[in-house]
Amino acid sequence: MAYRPTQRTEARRAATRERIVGAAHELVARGGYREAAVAAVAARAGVATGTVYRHFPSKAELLTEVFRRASQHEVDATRAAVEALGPGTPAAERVAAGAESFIRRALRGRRLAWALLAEPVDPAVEAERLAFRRAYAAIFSAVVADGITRGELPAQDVSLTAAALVGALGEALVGPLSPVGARPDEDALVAGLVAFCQRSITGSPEPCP
Amino acid sequence: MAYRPTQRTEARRAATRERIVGAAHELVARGGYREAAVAAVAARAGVATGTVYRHFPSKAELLTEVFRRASQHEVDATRAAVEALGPGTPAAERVAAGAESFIRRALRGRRLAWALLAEPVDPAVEAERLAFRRAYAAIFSAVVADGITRGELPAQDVSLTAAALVGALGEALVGPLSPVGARPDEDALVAGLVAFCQRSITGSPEPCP
DNA sequence: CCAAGAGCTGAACTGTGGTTCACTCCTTGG
DNA sequence: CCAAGGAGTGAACCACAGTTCAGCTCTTGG
Repeated sequence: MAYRPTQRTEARRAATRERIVGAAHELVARGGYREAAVAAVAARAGVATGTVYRHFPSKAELLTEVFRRASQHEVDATRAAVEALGPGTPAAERVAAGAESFIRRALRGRRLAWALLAEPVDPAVEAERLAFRRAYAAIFSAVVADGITRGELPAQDVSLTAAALVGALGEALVGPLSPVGARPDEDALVAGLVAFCQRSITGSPEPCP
Repeated sequence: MAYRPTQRTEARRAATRERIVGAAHELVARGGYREAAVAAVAARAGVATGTVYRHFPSKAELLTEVFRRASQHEVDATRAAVEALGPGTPAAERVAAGAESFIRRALRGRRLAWALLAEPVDPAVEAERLAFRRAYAAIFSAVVADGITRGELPAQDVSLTAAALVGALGEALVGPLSPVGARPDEDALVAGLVAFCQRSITGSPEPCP
């Protein structure tokens, strides 16, 4: 016997894998899944087509990982935006912060947001999308539940509210996100949607005294 | 010269076309777009594969028409549910009626609803889907605008509210609609979502006095 | 320096459907 | 009854990605 994988080669291997994922991510973020053909990903990563298959069993697995990472990143950012407010902050304000983060980030990276939210994807990735939405819903869910406990919000089906919020945000963005959509005023969009979200949880534009 | 298409042949031709559309509709409603391969559609319609192409320039066109008809049907039903209430009915109630119709119909024909709302489709059909959503939004939009005029609802960005409502309904149904989703209690779902919709437009569970 | 083994290469392969087209079958007007 | 022309047929075609694999290159331990 003679050759044994060592840290160095291992690292090199990991780096290649990373380049592949990165390349796929860039392509998706720039042109949607349409652009993320295996050959294109390989070319952009500077490897041969076959190499992709030394790191991923199939295209679906690769895209699933790309999707998972990107969505995780988004969810983390939104969660951070919510948690940046102290735990004593009213639920309505925390939801507003989450919604605003969601919207602004989506408008910043429109193509990626479209890919994450609405672009047709193959079933394997679609499953990941469900998880993505659930993760967002979980954030809102926690905040709303907390608000109810503290008596700030009226009783409601928490997970239903959360899911509906995610849907409302996503749908209201689909127009503005679509590649050819005219971009309306960002601040107005944020203001309008935040107001919607707040009404929908508090039951009033300003919390009922 | 000798042969001229006449009413009879014209009718026959239209009937064939109709059978093709109908077959495609059934396949989509039963198994999603996945099942609606051209060969399968043709077989179900009792014609040869090539015949499909004597009536539609491409599969995309066929599916677009199928989608358009189905969605039109759904939109009409919901609009009817809203308009069944007299014009004097409070906006909140009319929105509730629309939402309930939307939800109940979706749960009734789950596969079709999934196909209309969320299933990955090719770009041509996706465009039709946008129109479908806009049509729903238009219904809510009109009602909300009316409610504002009459002083029942607080000022708000009407089309934004409408889009958000459509998104909220769709998203809250995606879980329950997905082929493998556990079906929760229908009435509870309706009640919860209707409450959400009402809060989101009125700003309170019961209009603030 | 060499043998062994792992990673990499990229041209060739493959499987899946949408699409085509040469042909047959009907219908119509003369 | 016949010529003209459209409807219908379905097997063959084709395009396109994803996937494979025989050969090559590089790294490692002796």
